[in-house]
Amino acid sequence: MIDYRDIIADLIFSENLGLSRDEVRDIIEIPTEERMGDFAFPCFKLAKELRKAPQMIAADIAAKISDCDAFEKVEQVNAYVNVFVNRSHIAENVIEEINDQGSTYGQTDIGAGRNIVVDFSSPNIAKPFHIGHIRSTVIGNSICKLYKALGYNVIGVNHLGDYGTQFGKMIVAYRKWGSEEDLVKEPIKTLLSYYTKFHEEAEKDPALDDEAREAFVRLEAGEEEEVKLWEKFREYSLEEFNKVYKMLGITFESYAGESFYSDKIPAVIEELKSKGLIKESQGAQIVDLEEYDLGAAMIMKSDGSSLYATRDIATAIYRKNTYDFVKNIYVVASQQNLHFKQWKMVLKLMGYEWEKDCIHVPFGLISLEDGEILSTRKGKVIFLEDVLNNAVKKTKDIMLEKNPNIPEIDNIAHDVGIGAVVFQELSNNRIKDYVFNWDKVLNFDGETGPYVQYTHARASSVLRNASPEELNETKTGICDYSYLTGETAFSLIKLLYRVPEVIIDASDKYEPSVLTRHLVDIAQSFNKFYHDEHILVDNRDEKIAKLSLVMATKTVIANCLAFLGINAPERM
RNA sequence: GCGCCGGUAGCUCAGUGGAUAGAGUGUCUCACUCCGAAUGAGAAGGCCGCGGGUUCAAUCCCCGCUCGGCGCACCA
Repeated sequence: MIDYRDIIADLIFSENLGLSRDEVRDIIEIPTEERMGDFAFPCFKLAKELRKAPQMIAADIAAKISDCDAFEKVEQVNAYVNVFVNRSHIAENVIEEINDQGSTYGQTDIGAGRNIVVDFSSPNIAKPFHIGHIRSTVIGNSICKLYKALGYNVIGVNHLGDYGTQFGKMIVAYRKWGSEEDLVKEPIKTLLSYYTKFHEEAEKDPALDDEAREAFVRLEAGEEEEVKLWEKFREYSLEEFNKVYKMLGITFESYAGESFYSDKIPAVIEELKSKGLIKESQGAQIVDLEEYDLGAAMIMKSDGSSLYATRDIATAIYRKNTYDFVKNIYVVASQQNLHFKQWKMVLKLMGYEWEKDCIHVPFGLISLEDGEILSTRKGKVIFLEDVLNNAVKKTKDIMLEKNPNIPEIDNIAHDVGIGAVVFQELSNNRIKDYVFNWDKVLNFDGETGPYVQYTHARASSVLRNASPEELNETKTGICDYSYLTGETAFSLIKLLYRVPEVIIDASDKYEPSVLTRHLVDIAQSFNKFYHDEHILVDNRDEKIAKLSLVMATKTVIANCLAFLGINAPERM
């Protein structure tokens, strides 16, 4: 793909103004308004270097670089050099490249041959898959897709929460109040009711907590009865989780959860001891991180059982040995910021320099409208499956109203309904907290997934209205791109042009919303183009040129939605 | 108390050390005999939390304060 920044940077650099070529390239910006050009080079920094008025430098540069056939014109406005690209030139380069590459447009191979581990979703066994899990699941999935687009070999890991004191609680509750019959009928809801009941009872009778801890110690020691119950909980839960993953179209390369690492913990504790990092405190084993202002990392409880931190250390070492990752990414709530800081510091103290490649990708909290926090303990949950099903149902209702005779209506309603929920989740910066709201999650107007999908379906529809010969002609790339130099076509082409850099930016920041936002811009721009200019005109050359842009837009929208984990139906 | 994160239009949120801070939504208008109105156009709406500082230039960087969220040893 042609790179206008490179062209401009090379030209300015060749003037020997005392900045490196990369420095020059970094200064190049996209102006806030189109009338100020497509790229701009502010000369304030040079003014300092050259001890000369920035306006004069800008005028100088503008005069010297204007003679390039990629540019329409280059002008100086105050301290800025404003570059206007040649509209036919960019149209030809961008559209031909997209229509040539098709479904691979946006992908690169900069990560080829390197492994990245992404730890995401990771629900707790025996607990419902609720709305709180959507963030890690959907953000993590998109991060996987983005890094795959960059050519990395991505290992998506569902680090199931299938171990810990909570299972002691489940075991105790099941023994006291459980029934096999209920469990078979409605596994998760039944398990949840035990869990809730346990916490109610434990309020009155703290001895239950001791009993639970004891049950977990027995589980960890491999006692048959406890292990059998635990296996039962795990199996039923996974079945239920897989229903949701199937709806979302999400798969994992590994399901190695916390229990997978239980036999690797003693070695970690030995290692910590031999490296002199561990010490006893109030009966428990800790790594003292006071000197780094990180408190103490608890490694082993006073009853000898392991903790989250210990298992995460074992996990990281195992992943490094198994996958030799260049990045080991954890998509986990921001509530665990301190835990991850402690964990990284312990790895560092253990002498693992690859600790720097371990990255916590945090996200904000979802709360409920009454101000409450989602709480499995209190039974305050919104099931993710219910949210998805409601979105699909609402989509189908809308379709029956607008487009009742559409074939495969259920499949499309599924893609659009699920897409709406996923798109919204990926719309805002992940660090922000938000309040769950049914009206909002089921709103399909404005900057939403259905809006982008609608735009794709609309582009598809236009292409269906063209003849096969015409579509073939757009693929030859031989057409008169001067028909695509109007304001709206040009704006759209510039947005399509920037997609590869947006994908890299989103990946670098572990922030799918960067791409989501850009996709909305593309959809808005296309819809403006659609309204402003008639596409299927009588003039054949003009029609072919416009169809080639419609085709390119459709391809880009479909590709970008795929990086977000969303399907792009041809009709809706 | 200490630490981390957030505060931008009525609401939900983008945004960048630089040129007049942008969308969506809501309100009020307008546009379907015309390629899909889940659309487009227009109006209205802003001490970018407050106070200092750095800088040629700060909504953005630094310090203090304030409001909100989260975290701070036997949960994960």
